[in-house]
Amino acid sequence: MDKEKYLVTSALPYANGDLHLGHIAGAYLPADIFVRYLKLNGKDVIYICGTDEHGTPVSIEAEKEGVSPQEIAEKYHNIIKKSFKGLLIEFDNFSGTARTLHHKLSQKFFLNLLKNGYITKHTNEHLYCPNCNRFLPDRYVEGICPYCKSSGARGDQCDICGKLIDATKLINPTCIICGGTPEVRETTHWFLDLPKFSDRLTDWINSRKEWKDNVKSFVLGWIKTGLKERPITRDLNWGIPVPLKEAKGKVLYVWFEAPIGYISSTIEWAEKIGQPNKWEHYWLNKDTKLIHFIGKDNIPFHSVIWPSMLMGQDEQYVLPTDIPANEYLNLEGQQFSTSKNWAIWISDYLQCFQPDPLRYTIAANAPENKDSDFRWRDFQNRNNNELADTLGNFVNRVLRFANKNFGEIPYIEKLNKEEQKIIDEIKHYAQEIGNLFFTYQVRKATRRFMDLARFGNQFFDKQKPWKNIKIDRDKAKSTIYLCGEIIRNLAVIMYPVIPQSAEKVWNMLSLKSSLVEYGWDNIGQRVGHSLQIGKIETLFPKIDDDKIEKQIEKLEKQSNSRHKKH
RNA sequence: GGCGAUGUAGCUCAGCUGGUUAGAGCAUCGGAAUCAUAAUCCGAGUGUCCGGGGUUCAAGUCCCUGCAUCGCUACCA
Repeated sequence: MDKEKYLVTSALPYANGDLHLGHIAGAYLPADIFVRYLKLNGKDVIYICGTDEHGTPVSIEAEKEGVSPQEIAEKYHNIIKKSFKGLLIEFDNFSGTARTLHHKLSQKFFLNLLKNGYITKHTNEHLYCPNCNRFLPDRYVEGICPYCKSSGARGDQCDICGKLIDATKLINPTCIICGGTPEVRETTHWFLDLPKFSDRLTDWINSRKEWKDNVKSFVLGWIKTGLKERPITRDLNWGIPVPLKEAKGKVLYVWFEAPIGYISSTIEWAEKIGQPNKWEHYWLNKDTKLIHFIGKDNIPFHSVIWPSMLMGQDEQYVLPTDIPANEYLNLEGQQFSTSKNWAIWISDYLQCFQPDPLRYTIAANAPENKDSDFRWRDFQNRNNNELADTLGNFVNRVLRFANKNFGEIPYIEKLNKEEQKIIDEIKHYAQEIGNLFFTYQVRKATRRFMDLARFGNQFFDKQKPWKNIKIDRDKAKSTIYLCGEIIRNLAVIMYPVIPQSAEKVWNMLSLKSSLVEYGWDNIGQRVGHSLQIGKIETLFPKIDDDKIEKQIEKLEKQSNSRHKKH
């Protein structure tokens, strides 16, 4: 029988800017940790993503810079890819929605839905800017609020009175892009007939036992209040053409085609590894665990619209098994904002720091059940007090002591009861932490492996090997052996969260197999021989106040100037 | 307006189906230790669990209400 298959995705980042910490905390780091854990367990798992490259913002950005949308998409695709690489977020495939393969598949999705009676056609009024030569998305229009008469209201909502607005009702509308005056024009669009899926969706969601309560209740509420038909096409030239003769100049709306990118990226992966049909083993297999990591803003799309799209196909696609939606990470108490440039950009971060301290800080305080806060001071504290002082120093003190007194980490064949307890304790930690990883409880898992490092320090202190080395060498020897075992196993346990440091530890112990090959199941197995100690390097250099203050200043400065970096 | 979330030690956060003296890490104070990235370990204190009602033998935990902060409200993606 085939191994259980896992197909893990993270929301496709939009290709009009770099990523910031908020993105990472919501959809990418938790997924990467989950995938790394599964891979340690030898599971059949692939991790799929790519950039979302179509739509108005990319097309406007291109005009601004005087290049083609394709070039903008490629530019940010590469920037984003680099950021992921720098943070050690490793996909099995990272594609892009502007690729031919994706276009074809998306068109097929559309045609299937149409053929199966899930798509309707309506003509409505929209604002059109004759100067820009394009229909304007609601948020690209500004004017006077028809309700409270204040100026500066956007086409979707008035920030002053908070009322939702029909863009065509705005008084004195202006185009945000060129400042011109838009006019009302009729246009025809195709709609996904969501109400037709209501019952199937409700049944399906009710059967999803593993979903988080907040996700489930939110979605059921959404369906209960009544689904509406939803437009899935746009008047735009940058996108996937609607595959109908009568739809000239119209493209599929990005939110319709973007999730299809999960599939096209998987197909691309299959082709790359020379097994072009292998994607079907995942997508057309009802036993596949399909897991979408997303931010909370994305819940309706992944739990209602996307499953509907899948249900409406001819093929029997697997439906999402779980949708671990995370809340938001705030920055120094305020919400991340691209437009206000209140953000820490990954490429900026990577110029100053290693990936692991960030991964650790975010993981230890991940916005799993509610919004959480990233603060530079907290980052510094976590690096200095926890990673460096507790974990790093434990590794360091043990290896140096071992090196000096034994020239290696010794091995002890026979353990007494007390000593065996240490090994058992390691196993207990691994079991608990493994369960936490498997159920996406990253923050608890992270805190618990730090507890294991504390446990190591406590054991070391209690045993006092620096004293015993003079009066009871065997006792010191067994202490160091056991501390070595804690370190060796801790490396495996912490690998999903801080892979770079885990590998460093692994290498310092001169182990033959790779860490990932060794795997989770072997945790608590005794090493069986002494270990040579490689070059002892500092795992986590301290981050001094200066460096942190600079970051805080920089944040204030960039947000005051309000210039978007990218 | 509608829907929802949150409000617990100086800070960041845990507290499941109500039940012993309300927890962790950091910060603070005291002590021990000196193998180690002046790192570690032990001990201590601290809280009208947002306010006000109510249910109950018993509420941080349930109900009502008020206040505060925040998010979503489906053509930004």
